[in-house]
Amino acid sequence: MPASLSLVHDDAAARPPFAPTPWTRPAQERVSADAGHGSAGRTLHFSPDSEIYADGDECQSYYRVVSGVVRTCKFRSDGRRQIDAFYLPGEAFGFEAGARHTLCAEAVSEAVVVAFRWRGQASLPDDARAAQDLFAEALNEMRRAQEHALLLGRRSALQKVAAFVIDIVDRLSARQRRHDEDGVELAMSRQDIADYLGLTIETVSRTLSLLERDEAIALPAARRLRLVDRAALRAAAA
Amino acid sequence: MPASLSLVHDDAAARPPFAPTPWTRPAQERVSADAGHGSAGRTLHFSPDSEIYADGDECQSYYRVVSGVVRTCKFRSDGRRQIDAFYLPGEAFGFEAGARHTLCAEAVSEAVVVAFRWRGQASLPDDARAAQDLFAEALNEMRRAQEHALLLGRRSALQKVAAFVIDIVDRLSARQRRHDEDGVELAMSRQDIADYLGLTIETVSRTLSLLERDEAIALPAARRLRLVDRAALRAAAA
DNA sequence: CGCTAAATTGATCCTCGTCAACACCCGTGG
DNA sequence: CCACGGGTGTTGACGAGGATCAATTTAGCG
Repeated sequence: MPASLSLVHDDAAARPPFAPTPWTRPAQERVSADAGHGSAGRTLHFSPDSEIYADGDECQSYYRVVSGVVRTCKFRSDGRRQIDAFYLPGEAFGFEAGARHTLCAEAVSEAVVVAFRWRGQASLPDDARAAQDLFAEALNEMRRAQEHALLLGRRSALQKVAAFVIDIVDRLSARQRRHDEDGVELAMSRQDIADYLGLTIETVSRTLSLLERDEAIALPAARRLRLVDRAALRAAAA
Repeated sequence: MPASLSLVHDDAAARPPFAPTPWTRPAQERVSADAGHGSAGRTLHFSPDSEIYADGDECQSYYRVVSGVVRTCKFRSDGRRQIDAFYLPGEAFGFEAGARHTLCAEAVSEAVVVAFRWRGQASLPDDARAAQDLFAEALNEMRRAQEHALLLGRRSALQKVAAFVIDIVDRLSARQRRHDEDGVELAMSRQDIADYLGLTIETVSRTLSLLERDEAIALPAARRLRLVDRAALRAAAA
């Protein structure tokens, strides 16, 4: 098959214009793709804040993160952003119940993802094994979304942040070399965290500082996080 | 096959004791089941507030609501409850990514549901058609949970309540006779709504009163709701 | 009818959002 | 080497929105 196609979405420039937002829209995506390895999927590279697909785009693939971090989010008419999920290496995203995406996906950091052809519409692959995997991923996504909803409902800023810290550190440290000493590297900004938790950057920052004062965590650098007292954190997450 | 089995969960009495909560635990479930029609699934009857399955129970089935309303929820250690979803006639629930339920399901009103044998663990039925349907339902659930999370993140009480009203009225009026005159019948209490939206009953009540004063809705009775000005509601939901 | 739970309404408090100032980190260029 | 500048993060002061506490009113049901 031909190698250097303009893959996945070259219509990114033709977005419906959004209401005036405080958000500087991310730089255009750079999809320098190689041909991928046969039936396995195509490898795509994205620079920070570039768009993988947009809200409203037709579903053409689902994706798996190879390296870096990806976020899915929604932009609201008042210019606010809400982040639905962060995806770390090994995790899959891009499923939809319908034919079009209902969220947009962006690279948080420099990211490499593999795209697997999938036409959406709840279609299952013919291959039984692949169908099985896709179903498992969808159920996983479902659970993740449910837990996120429960996290956002009636919980204090402290509980939200503590729960987020536990979750992200566990998921990151499973993959990351060099933790325990300086902790893990957070790819996302305070704004990303705030938009994920339904808080403001100020509250996120304050709460992280509070957790550091209480010696539940350490912040060797703004985006480096070490878990000091897991029990205290769990208590804070209630 | 034998008709009057004690179906689906007769171990309901042997729950792990919960921390002292302001919640009067619901009356024990009444699973007066008939045999169901062959391979289609078993029909189960539940009285208001009775438990369909508990958080932690092994997955044995997924379910479809025939009549009445079902809620899935989580009880927190401080005695607070969070509702993940309401299920109306025609809607399916009870999927899990693992072998055990991570939420509990309860009847909101008198309810009839059909249980379909399913062992959880992301297993797909052999039958291709059934597998297809199950996958579609799972993706649907995923979308619902995502939308719920977005609803709970950084939105005002007014926006939450207005969005809830639109959603529930649309879903109910599709199925319910006798609307437009008195509006639709809400099966859920203010507490249910509050626990779904991450608000208090007082705020829900106040906000509904406000919407009524603004003539966006009418409340002929506490649990009867008529949509008067959809445009105003949509504007309130932002 | 009278009892009880559910819903509404009011008064007060507190968390978190908002606005603002400042510190920090890194580039670039003098 | 330091000056500058912009983006990012931190911290403080203040106010608004919703939680909490409390008192009625209404509805449901024996």
